[in-house]
Amino acid sequence: MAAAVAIADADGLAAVSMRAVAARLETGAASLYRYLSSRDDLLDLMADRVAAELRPYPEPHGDWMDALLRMARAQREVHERHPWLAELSQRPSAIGPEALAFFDACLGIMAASPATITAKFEAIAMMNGVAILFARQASAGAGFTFAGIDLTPYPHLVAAFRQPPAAPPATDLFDRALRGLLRALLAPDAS
Amino acid sequence: MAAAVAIADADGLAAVSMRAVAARLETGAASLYRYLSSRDDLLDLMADRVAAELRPYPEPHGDWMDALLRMARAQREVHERHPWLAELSQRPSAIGPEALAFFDACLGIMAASPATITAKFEAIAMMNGVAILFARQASAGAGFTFAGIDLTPYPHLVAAFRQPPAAPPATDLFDRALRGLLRALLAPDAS
DNA sequence: TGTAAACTGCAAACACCGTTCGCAGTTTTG
DNA sequence: CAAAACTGCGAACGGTGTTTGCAGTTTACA
Repeated sequence: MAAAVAIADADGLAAVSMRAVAARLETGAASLYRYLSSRDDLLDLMADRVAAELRPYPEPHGDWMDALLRMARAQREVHERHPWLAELSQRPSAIGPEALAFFDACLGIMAASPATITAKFEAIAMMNGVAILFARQASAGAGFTFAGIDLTPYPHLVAAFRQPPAAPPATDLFDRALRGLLRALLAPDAS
Repeated sequence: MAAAVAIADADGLAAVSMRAVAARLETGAASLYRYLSSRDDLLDLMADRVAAELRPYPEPHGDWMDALLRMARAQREVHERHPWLAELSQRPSAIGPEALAFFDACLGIMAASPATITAKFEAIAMMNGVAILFARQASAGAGFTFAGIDLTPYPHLVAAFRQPPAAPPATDLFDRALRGLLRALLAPDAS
């Protein structure tokens, strides 16, 4: 698992082939199947292994919104450290013990909230998704360029680029976005 | 492109192999390379082809928040029709003319908003992400089960399941989540 | 109309992938 | 000390994306 994670960190998920992992372990590809049933198995184990980096969880004291934001920030950091994780967490099979523990900790933080269980589940899913979104934007953010593209069919786009680049947002965007989302999901009275 | 989209709709992205597409076209795999430079090219074209289903865009009259929500709903519907699209939109190369047109239309809708260009860009990215999140939850929502998992290490989870299943949320969750998110991103005074 | 150039289709091959099989070599068990 | 279990792994199978080379067809031009 450590070898696979190292390869993925360095060259992406596609580079995690059984032969590559075996080579890094100085063994043969077929030998891995004594310990893994398939490559998907390995990917699941990788996902759960980096999910362990989410620990330690914050104490459930104080404002639960603040605690949830700390959880989300930890999730974002893990996804920035391991950009391939987003690609994995789409598959339902990647939910291992560590992922469940994280989920459980989130529920514990929200225990004081009066929201529905369903609402809490959806709030966690959204928090997860937003953390991934921000991580991806941070890692591959400036990868796109408009060089060589005729922009005349997109008037609003060129108008937007004519404006001077504004100052970075005052408060952290991640906090603002998640606060707004979680409040909308968990406190229907504030709709 | 139509053949590739049909295969992906039926059997997923992994089933879109050059040989499979060629077979559906009753031709050889190598023939495709007269029109495509690579499989990635085909995937990019597929993404942009289904992005055309986002048209027609709503008129930019009336409340821009409502218009944006209509855009987001269209995006969600496309992602529900083509579940493989989420897997594609992670790659930066998938931004084609139709995707740019959609982006431009969003900017046009937000022209009346006083927010920063940066804020608008991020709002569109978030809207995109949330639409994908909801689409994925709708398509593969109930795929996961706790059967055969020892839940004793997860006390809050079992406590949550002990509660009776609550009634579905009153207002549409998609609207609520997106409204809260967009308001937080575009109207800093309401933080 | 005739010929040259350009375009198109595609079988075969290459390198790589995940996975299985079978057999040695080693370790543990009784 | 023999039998059983475990471990490593070369070789092979069927799949993948892609390249090559060569026929067959269509177009362009004199």
